[in-house]
Amino acid sequence: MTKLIAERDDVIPKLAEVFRTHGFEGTSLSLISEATGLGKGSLYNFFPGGKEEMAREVLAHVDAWFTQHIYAPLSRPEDPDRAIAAMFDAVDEYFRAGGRVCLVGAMALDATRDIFAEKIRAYFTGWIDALSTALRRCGESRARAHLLAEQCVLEIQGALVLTRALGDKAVFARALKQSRQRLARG
Amino acid sequence: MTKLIAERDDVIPKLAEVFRTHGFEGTSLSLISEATGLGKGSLYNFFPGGKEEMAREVLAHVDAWFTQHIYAPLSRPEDPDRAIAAMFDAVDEYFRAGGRVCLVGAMALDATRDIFAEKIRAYFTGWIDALSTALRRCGESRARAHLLAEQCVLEIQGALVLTRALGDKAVFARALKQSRQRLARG
DNA sequence: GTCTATAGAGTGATAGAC
DNA sequence: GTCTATCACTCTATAGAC
Repeated sequence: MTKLIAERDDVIPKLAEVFRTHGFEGTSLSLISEATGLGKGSLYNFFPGGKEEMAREVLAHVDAWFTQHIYAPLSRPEDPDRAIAAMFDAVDEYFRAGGRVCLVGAMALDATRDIFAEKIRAYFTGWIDALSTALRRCGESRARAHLLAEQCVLEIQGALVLTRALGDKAVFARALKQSRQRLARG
Repeated sequence: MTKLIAERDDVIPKLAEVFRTHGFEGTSLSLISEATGLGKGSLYNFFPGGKEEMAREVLAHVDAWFTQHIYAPLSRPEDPDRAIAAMFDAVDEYFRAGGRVCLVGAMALDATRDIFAEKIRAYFTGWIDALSTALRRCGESRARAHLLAEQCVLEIQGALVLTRALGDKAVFARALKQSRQRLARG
């Protein structure tokens, strides 16, 4: 029983990479089967809801990762400056310096959004709210903290799009550096 | 003959809307058939290369639109300030104040990018180069003009992602306004 | 024997090509 | 409209734990 849960959890990161690379529509069960090394029987055992449940679990996994590594540190009252700096490090690592795409952002752009709208919204509001909280602790007004946080998340998403479109990771590096400096200056 | 060419061209904006809404992978021939009112036979008559050729024509059409309405005015030597202001107006109109997504940006995010990499790259370099040219005419250095242009295009893409993810067009309006002001200030 | 997890052949529907 | 390939998904036969 515990073995089953453990194995199911092991599959999710592999699922995430397939969805990230091909998008929800572009991901077929044969791609998933190939990437995970699991037959359809096992996949439907783990995820009775099929492809949609797999994607939902991936989104939950992404959300858990961001909550733990980004939102939670930002929301802690001590040393908000440090938490913001740590956020940029985590983002750079998570997106592999621009070599990886944001699955949630990609899902927001096509008709997939309608299926997962709530999770997608929650991902971005969670991020903006957490960053905004930290900025207020740095002395920003409520309104300005929210605008700065929104702008920062927006820039990260734009940087991921442009980096991949141009095939040039320097774009991501520049954008992250600039965003970081703007928030550090206060 | 001219009728055939005219009809083919009439179809492309409809194709563009389908691809924009569902992405390349998510767009099926039946969706296209429904949206255009054309049978599969007619579609293959117009586009012997099938779905890929349809998407390629759509990208060419988008590129032509941006060249005419955005890149060309930006590249003209007279009144660069006015051209930049006009660019923001055109962008706001084209993306329906954030209600529409950037097809090229969306294509950059999934495996579709590999098929259309060259066209996607050209779209963004064209935009950045044209804006950069106008900024240099406003007195910016070559290096700074390029960075500002890159940042502006990046913000527009990020704004489209975040606007759609949050379902809030105010995000797009704010981002566009801020980007506009930054470039106007010089 | 009983049970659960599995692989993969088989299902109808639908894809894109022609 | 017709084709074949492939889609998401179901189901059956079996392998191994007890």
